[in-house]
Amino acid sequence: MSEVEVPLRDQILDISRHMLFKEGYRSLSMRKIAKKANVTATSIYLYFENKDHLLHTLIEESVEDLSRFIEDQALPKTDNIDRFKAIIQSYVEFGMHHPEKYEIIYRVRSDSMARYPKEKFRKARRAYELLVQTIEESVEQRLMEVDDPLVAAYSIWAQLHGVVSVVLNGRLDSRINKEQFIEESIEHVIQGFLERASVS
Amino acid sequence: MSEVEVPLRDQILDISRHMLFKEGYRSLSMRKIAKKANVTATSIYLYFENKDHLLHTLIEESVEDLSRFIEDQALPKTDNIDRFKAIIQSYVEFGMHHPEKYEIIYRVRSDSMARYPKEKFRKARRAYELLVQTIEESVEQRLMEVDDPLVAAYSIWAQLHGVVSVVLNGRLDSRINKEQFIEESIEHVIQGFLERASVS
DNA sequence: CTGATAGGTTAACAGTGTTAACTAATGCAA
DNA sequence: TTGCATTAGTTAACACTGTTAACCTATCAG
Repeated sequence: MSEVEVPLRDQILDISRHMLFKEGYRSLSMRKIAKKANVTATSIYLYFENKDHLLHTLIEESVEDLSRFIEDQALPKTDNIDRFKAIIQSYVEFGMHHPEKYEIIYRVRSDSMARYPKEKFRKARRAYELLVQTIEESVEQRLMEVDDPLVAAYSIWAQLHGVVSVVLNGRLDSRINKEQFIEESIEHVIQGFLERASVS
Repeated sequence: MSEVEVPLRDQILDISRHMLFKEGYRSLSMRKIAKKANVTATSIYLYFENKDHLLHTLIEESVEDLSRFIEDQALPKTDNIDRFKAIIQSYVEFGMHHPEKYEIIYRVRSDSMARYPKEKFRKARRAYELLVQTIEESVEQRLMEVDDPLVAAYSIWAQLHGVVSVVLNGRLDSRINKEQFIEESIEHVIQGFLERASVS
């Protein structure tokens, strides 16, 4: 029937990712996924412990993509402030360019979060650690003033998430231009952490 | 059986609000709500069109509470910068002190959002309009520098939501102190919008 | 006394996640 | 070549879900 014989496990992930973004979390069911893969629902359990584990696999995938994307954009920058800006910029950019992956991370998570082992997220936190380190160095160079780089980094993460999710969820005021909103939000978030002297 | 004969509709709302916060959205079912109210599931449909409408009623309730809370804190302030800070402070405070209501607004919404008529949210946007107005006046007084008050207000909303939700969802890094995170986040958000001169 | 209405009920449908038990095919060892 | 174990799937069932249609029953107005 199939030509290249793509493994069922991968098929399930692809179908789920696609259905999740197209039809939303609520209408995602094991039976529907199975039907699209020309298989019975129970077959999914051969590859995933349950529905949550299937979703968690998708989440980890996306978190890894997000981390890598940010690293690719930020690591080339040698100047700390440039890198700081690049991290922020690329976080938002990822959300805008890969909404299906971003949504999997944050929207699905809030639902299947309860059963999700927190430690698992630590592993794919490279982008966060990079931000912490960048802030630390910037503070040493007196380019930034923050009480605690760890806190500052997490605060930025949270603020950016708020900005991105408001856009992706279509909750933006209809009078507001999306691009303008993003651009100005990024600017203000950055400005909230920089010394006046370093603002370009 | 009951003493004061509280109306079933109100009972359903109370039970739902409570269950929603205690056990999460996923395990909230019409039958469970009904059982707690000593009634059959179908009775709920006498007062609410369906599960979504029941949730939407809860959402509107909470949005109204949030708006009123912010107004109560901010309107007494006559100085625009004080009012600006009060709005931001009280938004976060509401989230921290009434997590069950805050979560209803933002967590439940993303799930039953699809069927939620957008216009309905306009009606309870008083707090947002207040923020816009406060920013406008602050800009006129040269206390703030923003390109567009409408955009700035929405950006602040989004940033604050990110901050609050990260805490409520228990996603905060375990090494980070909650109060410190909130306090510093508020400071940075404010700092992102104020002229250097006006920072206390 | 009749009839409508308010405020419920029961039974059922179609769909959900998940489990236990089964089957069919493949590959390997004797 | 026979026999066994493993792999990859199946079917049937359980206990749940939201929702609908049809029914009941107490209350109250005319």
